[in-house]
Amino acid sequence: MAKPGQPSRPRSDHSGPETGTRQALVDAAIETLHEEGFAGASARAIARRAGCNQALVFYYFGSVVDLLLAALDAVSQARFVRYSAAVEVVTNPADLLAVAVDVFREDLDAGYATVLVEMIAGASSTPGLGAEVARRIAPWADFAESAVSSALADSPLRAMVPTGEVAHAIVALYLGLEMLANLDGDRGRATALFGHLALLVSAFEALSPRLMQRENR
Amino acid sequence: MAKPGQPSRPRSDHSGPETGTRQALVDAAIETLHEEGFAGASARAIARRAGCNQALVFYYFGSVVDLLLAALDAVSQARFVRYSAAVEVVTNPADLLAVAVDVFREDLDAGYATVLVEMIAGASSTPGLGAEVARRIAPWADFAESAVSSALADSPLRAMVPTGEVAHAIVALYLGLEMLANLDGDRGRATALFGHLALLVSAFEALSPRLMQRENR
DNA sequence: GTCTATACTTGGATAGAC
DNA sequence: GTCTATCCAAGTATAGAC
Repeated sequence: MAKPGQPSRPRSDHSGPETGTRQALVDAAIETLHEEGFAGASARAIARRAGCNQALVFYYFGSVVDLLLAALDAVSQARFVRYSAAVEVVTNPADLLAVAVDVFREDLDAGYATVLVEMIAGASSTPGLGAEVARRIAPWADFAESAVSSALADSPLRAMVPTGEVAHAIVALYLGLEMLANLDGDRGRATALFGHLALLVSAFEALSPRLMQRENR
Repeated sequence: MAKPGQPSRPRSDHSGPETGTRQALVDAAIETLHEEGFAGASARAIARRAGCNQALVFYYFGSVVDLLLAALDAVSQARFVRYSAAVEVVTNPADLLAVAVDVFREDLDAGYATVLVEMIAGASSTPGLGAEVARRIAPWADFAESAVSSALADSPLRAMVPTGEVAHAIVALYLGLEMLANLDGDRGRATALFGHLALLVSAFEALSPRLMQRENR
């Protein structure tokens, strides 16, 4: 499955931020997906942003879609690290919402969420791309599910919440909010929602013991 | 604002389904956005599906994006009619969820939801397209808001729900669920959620009188 | 590793025959 | 109104100089 076009690159044996051309192309791909969308993410457009020649896209990645998938990988890995650290301290739904709004705003501003959206939406234009994208999206849903599970661990809500479906809905909401925020340029609309959601959850939690009585009867 | 390329067309003075080439192109555009995405929706690809010549795209619509916007208009209008009829009989949240799942499944199967998603995601590739798409999405949020309002009219939930933000979230969830459904080809995951949402709403409604007491204190 | 040059393909758009 | 023919721009990808 390893493309022959893959050159013997240095690939960062230190742990600092990568500065090579390969990384510049990945960064430029993220930026281009954010700024011009999947349809505008050509080898030329990306290379222009990376400040290098168009041919290097093919030298390093073999094809444009493979570069875009590498960008998706980079975003997934980077955000997974960030999410894991943020969620580690969370033990209840209210805290989870609080960190979610921070992290989500970062994803919006940096264009990370756009990368997901554009790759999913663009997947149908290229045979086989859908499966590749799906494989890379799956960890996000898994992460959301475990975050929900652990946040509800001590909550009576836990028994009545299907964590898998909630996680699926969270990912969907994440994608949808990003789309709308990117369309009208208003990040506030998206993040304001979290505040009301927090109210709702805490209100629900306060009442849930009585609710449990009813549900378990 | 009227494009000069607009021919003097018959434009259906009867009320049956349109059968002309213009309508065939709109239908083909919807289908192409569904099947191949925004990036794959070229004049040639659409014309092939419509069974006519590529030049007719420009004869009727002036440009490809204008055809795609016409497709978005067609979907919006058609679904608005359908939604209005469906929601007319709804007076409570549970009923609203019940009709929502039916209508949403139609949108998924017919590719109507994909048209929204692809146009929003593709908007960033063409200057000015974002504003045009946003104008055409707004009615959906307005509709969702009025549906939520009327469904909650007799409910004690009404006072504590910010209908505008809920509507925004519903549209976002709609878009996100469509993306995921289209990616993994599993409509069930999306619609199963509605069942649990219905449970949650009814449970919350049953308890809301007591909740109102707390909130209003 | 990076560039130039180039071959090839696809797509947007127009002109003009019918 | 529909088609053929065509032009031009942009994109993917490769070869080869440096």
